[in-house]
Amino acid sequence: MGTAERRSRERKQREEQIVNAAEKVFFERGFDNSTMDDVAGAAELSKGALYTYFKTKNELCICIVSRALALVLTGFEKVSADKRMNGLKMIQAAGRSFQHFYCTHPKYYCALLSYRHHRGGCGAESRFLQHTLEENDQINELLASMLRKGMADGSIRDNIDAGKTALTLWGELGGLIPGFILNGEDVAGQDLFEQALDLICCGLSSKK
Amino acid sequence: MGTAERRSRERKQREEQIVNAAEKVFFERGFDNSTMDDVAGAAELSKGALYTYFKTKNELCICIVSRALALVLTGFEKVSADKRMNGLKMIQAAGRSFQHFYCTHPKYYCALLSYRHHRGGCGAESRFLQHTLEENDQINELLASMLRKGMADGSIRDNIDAGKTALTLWGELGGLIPGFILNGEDVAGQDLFEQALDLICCGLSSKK
DNA sequence: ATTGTATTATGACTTATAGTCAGTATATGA
DNA sequence: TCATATACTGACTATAAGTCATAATACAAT
Repeated sequence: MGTAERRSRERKQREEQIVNAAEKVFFERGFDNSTMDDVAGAAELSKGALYTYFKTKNELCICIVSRALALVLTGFEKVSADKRMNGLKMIQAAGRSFQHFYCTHPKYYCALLSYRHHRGGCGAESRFLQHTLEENDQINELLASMLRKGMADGSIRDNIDAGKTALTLWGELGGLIPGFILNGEDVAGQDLFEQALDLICCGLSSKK
Repeated sequence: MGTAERRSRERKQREEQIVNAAEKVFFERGFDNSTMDDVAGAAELSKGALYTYFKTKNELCICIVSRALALVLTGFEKVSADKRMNGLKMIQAAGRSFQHFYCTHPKYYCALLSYRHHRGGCGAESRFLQHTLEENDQINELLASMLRKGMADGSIRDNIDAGKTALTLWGELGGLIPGFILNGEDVAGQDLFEQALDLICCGLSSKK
């Protein structure tokens, strides 16, 4: 009987609907200034109902982080699918894709930065957190595969460890923008990000 | 009369004593699990007294961030004072100094990462926040001066903008470790950080 | 010494909100 | 029609940040 399937589908829909509401509220007023009653109101549910689907307020945030990572991943996948580029060009394109993500979805980007904070207030066993971690792994794996491709096609020097360097790149990308913003620099309109990307690619390149 | 001076000195001492207490409490139980009553208890004061010196709980955290930045700055200054190194070596040494900071003061490092979050809950006019921002500027300026030195002595390629690249480096350094930790990698015992630093220096170097 | 003023400290109180839970409503299946 | 499971409600509890009237103390001037 398909009832169980329909029910689980509907449950998933409710979940999404709640995350949609949370996203709207959090993006509008900021996480700390939003209450679970606000979210419940936006989702047209009572507060108690939220807790049928999510254990804590932080878990809702982790779901938003998850969406942010999915966007980044999609961008990277598009880059990775383009057969015309060599490995180094791919890394460069991934960097640009990340910048584009930041420019078109600044709120998602901010959510990404708050990950650490929300993870803390969200049990380690949370399946939403698990999912987020998996997406992060996928991003690292995708970057690593680009690096390996570059090492194979000769565009990237072959004395690096693809896995470790992928971690490095992903960490660097995440840290760049906060550093810029902290100093009041305009990330979108400037060539700051472009320069940073140049520096990274120059470090990876097999040629000078 | 020196009474006013003594009073302001004593006020500063109280402030420090309170930040000491807050640091102890926050580092022990974590910021979110600590209460202002805990801090007051550790400082042997009443909760109300804390608010004579600090406007919010977040402001206390910003003070701890400030201490963390001061440690980083001191490390960078030591590197900068060593006349035997060329600019590129200095950048490399600064990176190692940062790693050393992380390894010897992991809690301060975490405080650094939480900066963004606490800044939000702390009025923009807070003098403690101002001080923190100044320290950050000094770090960027110091890195920029190392880059300029390297461009002058020929160790660093001269087609970069020292100011912008300093921002990039400082942002990258901050983002590296979270990226590593997120993936469950051991930062201290591995050559991960060393590799990342190599990548950066290779990007900066005038030679291949 | 005494008195007035300013500073610092107290802790009970107010307010806000995350999370709970006993009870209600609704859907499903026998 | 009834029994059970699931989804939902909103009043309630617990906790903690921040406030404020009051008290204590230090100081300077008379």
